[in-house]
Order: sequence, then C-alpha cells, then structure tokens
Amino acid sequence: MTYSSVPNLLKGDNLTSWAALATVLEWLPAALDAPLVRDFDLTHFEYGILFALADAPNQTLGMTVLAGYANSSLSRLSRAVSRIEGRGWVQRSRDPLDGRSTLASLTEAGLAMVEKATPVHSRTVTKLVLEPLTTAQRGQLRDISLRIQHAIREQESWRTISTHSSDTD
Amino acid sequence: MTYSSVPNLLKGDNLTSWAALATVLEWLPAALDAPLVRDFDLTHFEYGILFALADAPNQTLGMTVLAGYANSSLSRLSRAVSRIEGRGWVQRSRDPLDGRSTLASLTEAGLAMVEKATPVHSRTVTKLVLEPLTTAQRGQLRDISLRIQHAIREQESWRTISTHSSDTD
DNA sequence: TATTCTTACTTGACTGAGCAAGTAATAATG
DNA sequence: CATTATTACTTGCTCAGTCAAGTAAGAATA
Repeated sequence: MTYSSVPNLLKGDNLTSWAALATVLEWLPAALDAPLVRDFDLTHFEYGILFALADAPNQTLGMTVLAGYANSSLSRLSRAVSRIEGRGWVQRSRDPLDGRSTLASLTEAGLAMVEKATPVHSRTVTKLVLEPLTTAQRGQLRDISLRIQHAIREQESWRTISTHSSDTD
Repeated sequence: MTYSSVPNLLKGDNLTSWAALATVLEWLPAALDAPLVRDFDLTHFEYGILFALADAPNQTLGMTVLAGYANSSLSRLSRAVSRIEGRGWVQRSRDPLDGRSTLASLTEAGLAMVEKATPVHSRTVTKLVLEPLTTAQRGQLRDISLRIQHAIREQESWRTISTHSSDTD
C-alpha cells in the first residue's frame, strides 16, 4: 500500500533523487563533524566561528555579523561563543562604538586552534564531497545547491508572512 | 590523486561548490520540517516513523527494523516512539515470538495522520528540491548524492574501527 | 530633556539526541 | 539444567538548540 492518492510527484526517478539526497542530509553533517570532534572536541559550528574570526580584521567581529556568517541564530551563537570562550579561544568585549554590541575576538590560543583544525576539516570536505565527484559534477552540485537555496528562501514566506494555517488546533 | 595530498584544495571553484552545499545542509532540513511541524506538530523524523509503519505489513514493525528504516539509533527511536505513542498514533506490544522484541503498530488515528501528512510533505519536497531543478539536474543530484554516500561509508572507519584518541589530552 | 522605540544581545525553561548503564528475555554452552 | 552471553530495547545524565522573556544601551520623538 502506497500513499500516492494525492500529489504523486514522489515516485520513480523523482523519488530516487529525493531518497538519495535525503540520505546525504541524514549522514553528511555527522560525517563532517566527526574528525573535528574526535581530534579537537570541536563541532563544525564552533569551528566555523573560529574560522570566521580568524579571517576578520583584527580577528574580531560583532556577534550579529558573526551570526550572519555562521548562519546562526543569535541565541545559538551566544551559547557557542560562551563555550569556546570558556576554553580560552575567544574573548568577548563591549563595543566602544556601540555599547549594545558585543565584540568577539580570537585569542592566541584560538588562532592556534584554527590553524590546527583547518587542514583537518579541509581534508574531510575534500574526501567526502569534492574528491568523489568529477569536475563537471562539482559544477552541477553548485548549481543545484543554489537553486535549492533559492527555493528555500522563497518558501520562507512561512516565516515572514502568515500563510493560511490549518484550523486543526 | 592530487586531491588527497594538500588541504589547500578548498579555494576557487571547489570552495564555491562546497559553500553552496554547506548552506543547503544548514537550511534544507529545517525547511523540510517546517510545514510538518506547523500543520501537524510532527517532525520529519516522527513522520518517517509513521510512514514506515503505514507501509509495513499489518502496519507493524519491530523496533530494530524500524530503526533501520529511519536511519536511527535505537535510543532515539525509542524516545520518538514514546512521544507519538503518547499522542495515540502508535501502540507498542511485546513480540509473542520473541519476548525481547517490541512491536510498534500504527493505530487508526496514526494512519489518519500519515494520510494527512504525506501530501503536505510530498509537496514540500517537490517545491524545495524537485521543482527548482531541471530533469537533467535531478539525475545529477542522484548521482552526486550516491557518490557522497559512498565516500561517507568508506570514511566511516572512524565509527567501526578503532577510535584512536588524540594524545593531546 | 524625558519618554518611547529599537537594537543587540543574554538567559531560563524546555525539548530532543547521544552515550552509557541498566533490564529482561532468549540463546549458547558445559 | 544451571550458567554465561547476547540481543533488544529503555532510561538517566548531560548537552546543544529553540523560543520567549529579560536587560541594557542607543535612536527617535515629543
């Protein structure tokens, strides 16, 4: 028994493509995290924070800007920065130009950590994503990803606009 | 291969491809969950459990088999089933053929829920993943996903084989 | 200048997931 | 048949993430 009574777009090749992507969505994030966690007890997200700071002028960014780079909510970022601050890799200070803003700066130890972690992470990305693909496929992956991104942004009217909600409450 | 040699591969087109995928990995799961959560207070994972049961003979599966279908640890599944059991959509019973095994069965209400949720979820997948792509790209996505899956499975020696801990403790 | 936004976080309560340590039932072994 | 091992979960602990409710500083307005 299958449930294709309604929009039966999800079968055949479409279903195959979706299932293949779904498996990647399920396993790739954990696989990308694993070496970083194992070697440095650092999640991909925390690494991303350190990396963004390392690239910033003065190794310093305001929390909101950093949240943008990390694709993160401010609250998630705030907790993550607290964690890596506790490990001595970043330091927070009040922005002298705007007392509401908090600046996060990479410490010496934090810079050293990024420099150790970056090759590990690059190698993981290469091994899991780039190397298995042909040059053509790498281009296809970019195009496909951009189209999906675009669709997500359009769909995100469910966030901004209040579309018709079911009254099954 | 030149790829495995240097970590400096993450630049130019490679970096672009990776960054595009990384953004999708970050946003797509939440975007796929959103309509299900909004309309039915059901995560994609919980929906997957109900869907798997709906397709099973007698709408019943043992927990271990179900965990396989859901790509899930037994512990995660156990809690998820507890949740949806609490909402009256599944029922657990002891397997009469093997007292260690727990059988999860879909209730009438559970079946009704799957039948309501499935078109919503199909539509979301279609809107976010399939429709934005050309037919050719859907094929490319499948091939690319399969290659990445394969690479993950190879890399997964970190799970099965000795997790040699770092000596920087 | 005082009052009312608005911005930029931070934090408390709660939920879901992982790991490890149970528990109970079955299988294997002597 | 008693003992030991294995299987199939379940659960306690801990932690990361979300949402909503603070808090504090700067901006806008009267």
